[in-house]
Amino acid sequence: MKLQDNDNYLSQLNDQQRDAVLYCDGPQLVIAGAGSGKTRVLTYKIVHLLHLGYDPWRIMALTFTNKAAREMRERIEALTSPEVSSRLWMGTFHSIFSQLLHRNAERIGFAHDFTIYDTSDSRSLIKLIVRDMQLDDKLYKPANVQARISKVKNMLISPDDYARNPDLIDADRDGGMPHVVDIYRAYWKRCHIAGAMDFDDLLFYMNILLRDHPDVLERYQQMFAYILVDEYQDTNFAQHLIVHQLSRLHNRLCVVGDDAQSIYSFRGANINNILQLNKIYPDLKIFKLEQNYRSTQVITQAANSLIEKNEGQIPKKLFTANQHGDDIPVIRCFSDYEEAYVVANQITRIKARQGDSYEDFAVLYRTNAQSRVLEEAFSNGGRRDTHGNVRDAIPYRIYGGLSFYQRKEVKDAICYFRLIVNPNDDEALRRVINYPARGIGDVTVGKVNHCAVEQGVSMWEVMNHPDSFQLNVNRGTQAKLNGFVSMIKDLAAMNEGGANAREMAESVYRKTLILSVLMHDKSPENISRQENLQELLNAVGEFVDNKHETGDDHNTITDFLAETSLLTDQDMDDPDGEKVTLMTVHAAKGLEFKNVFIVGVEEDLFPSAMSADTLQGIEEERRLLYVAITRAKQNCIITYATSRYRNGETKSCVMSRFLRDIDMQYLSIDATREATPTRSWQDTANALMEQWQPRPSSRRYTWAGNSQTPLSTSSTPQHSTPSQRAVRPATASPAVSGDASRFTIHTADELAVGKQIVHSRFGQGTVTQVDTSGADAKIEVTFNDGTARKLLLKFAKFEIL
DNA sequence: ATTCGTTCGGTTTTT
DNA sequence: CCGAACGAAT
Repeated sequence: MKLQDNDNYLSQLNDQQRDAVLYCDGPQLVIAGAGSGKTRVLTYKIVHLLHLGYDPWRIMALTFTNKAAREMRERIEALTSPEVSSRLWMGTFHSIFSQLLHRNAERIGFAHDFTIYDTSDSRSLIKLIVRDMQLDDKLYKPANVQARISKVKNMLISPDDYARNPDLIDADRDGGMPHVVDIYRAYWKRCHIAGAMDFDDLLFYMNILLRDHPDVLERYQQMFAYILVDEYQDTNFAQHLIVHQLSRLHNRLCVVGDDAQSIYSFRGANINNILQLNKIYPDLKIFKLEQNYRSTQVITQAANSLIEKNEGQIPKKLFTANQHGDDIPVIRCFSDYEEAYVVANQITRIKARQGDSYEDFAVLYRTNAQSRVLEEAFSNGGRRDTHGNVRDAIPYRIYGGLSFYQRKEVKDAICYFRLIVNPNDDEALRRVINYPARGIGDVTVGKVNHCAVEQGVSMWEVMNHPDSFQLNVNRGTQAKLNGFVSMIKDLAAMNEGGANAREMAESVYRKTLILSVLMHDKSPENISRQENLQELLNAVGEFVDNKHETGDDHNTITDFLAETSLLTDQDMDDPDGEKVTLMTVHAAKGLEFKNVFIVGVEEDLFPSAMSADTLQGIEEERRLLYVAITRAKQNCIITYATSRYRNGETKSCVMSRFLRDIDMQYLSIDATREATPTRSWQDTANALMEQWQPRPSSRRYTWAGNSQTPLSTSSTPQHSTPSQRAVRPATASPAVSGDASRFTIHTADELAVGKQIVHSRFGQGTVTQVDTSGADAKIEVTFNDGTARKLLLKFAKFEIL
């Protein structure tokens, strides 16, 4: 195992961190306060394990977000080598378990090409079931039922268990929804028939796999010699149990977390998983990291004083040796509208004062809906002159909201991909069977569905064997169905024939006409859809290129789906930085910014009205604010408005109770609003004018990360709202920082044995062979980490020294 | 079957 | 205010 700095990595840790890294003899809990170097400990610990001789593929490191996993992998790569870091089992719970389940699918009665239902797929299936069962969907609201099913799944309760559980049954009956159990059972069955798993199933079936197949359990227990888990306070029971099962043979477990940052109980996270870990592991060693390296004293102390108001925390006192810092301004605004302009103005001002870049700013809010006004203010640069003309817009980037893969046209294309991989995927089928319109309407689809339910098969099965199932449709309709079936079959045959993902995607576009139907209409939203489909194609292409370049032949559309279906919006790389980040507090967990605005700190919003009636609810909201404050390195600015436009009407609001929980000495409540009096007056006047006139269209044509409003098109009606902007999908390669344009494609005659190159991923190396014999010229390179690789010249991007 | 207009209901956070 | 969902019209 080759490490760059040998033992040097240990010198970059403080005593507590080093202790936590060095202890590798048994189960370990690291309570890591905000900003205390949690990720650093995990990263260095893995490096340390590698140094001790652990094989990378025997280390499992679980995170909650793809982003966290990716960042950790990059850091480890820098300290070791791509060769080593790429072999670690590192990823989100869902993605790691998805991989393991795909390998063992047949053991739990699934085809190995099972597909994954996202939240909207499973909701639409539940809705369908509710209707099929002739239940009232006003009563059995799909979202509610879904949440309930999700909750019990995370407690590992199957439909049979549910039926046997008097508490659940009674609760449903008392709640007037006695049929939840039946919906759950039907849902369960139909997912199974469709060969599909939802997010919760990935955890559930992983448990089933380990529970019912001792040989599999033993194999993985043997294989995973060390298991590390990040953000353990946010694990639910299903995750907790898997971790325990896998780790209990070697007992080499390191979990890192902070009970004060547990903010996902609505998703089944159970704080007791971390608080009572010592009950399961009597020899658990506890390490505390209490020194904050991120924030000023003011921010750290203010956060401490807030979280103290919660009961039942693990006692710890976060301290920092950082500078004292400025007080936290608490700015009262008249309206949400004014609040947005105040934030925009403050950003401009602080940026000028501190010489910051826009990347140094984040605006955090409780709900996604709050982003709209902010976007509008940012597009206007936070200022208007007397004529209302737009001045210097503030570039921003929104995380959350609609992700790229959720956009209608993109999801349609993806559903074709899914159908090719797994034609039994009923949700994908229902979605695209008549898109583009091919004369297969609701009535026909309803018949196919009905027949499928009766026979206990997938809709595809019914359509594929029309003779075995009497479908009461006329000849014309039957012909249309047959046409669809054979189209999918042709594509599937191509996939099985080994076509790569790009070839498949191109064929899908061509055969299904999804792109060409958008050509007829030149409306802006249609153009935007075309762009998005093109963007998806690019993403697929990059995926294939990357695979090619690294000599990995898993480049089919099946592989593409497996790797992307668990990606979210947060995982998108933004090509051009220099933007203010707008996101929910939840999405900000684990991140840090020099300057953080927390907006809408009002009763009924933060804390949310939904959580206000229970103590646990309030405490979770308080932790959420704690998370928000501790994201800030230097400046934290809190705003609230006394009136807010919500659900179509203006409501008056009051300051959040949480502001009273923060020690006054760290706040400057009377912070005056920025801007000159005239500006301020002007902003207010503008705000008032807005109430009179129809609002200036907040719908702006923006896409692919371009948040500036193109003035030339502002007269045409636009239908894509700002928060729906497409985002460029992440490239599969962990991009090397710095100037990517240095890395380009080269031809064989530029190269010779002995030449030095720098590869965009693998770093520097020496060419050991140039092979132009085949159709595609290849070179062989020995990189400085000792690994030798073959690179295809038509794909590999590097610089010749 | 598709499209367009109207009404109605709802509102947290996300892998 | 926004989207879903339903009903009526080519």
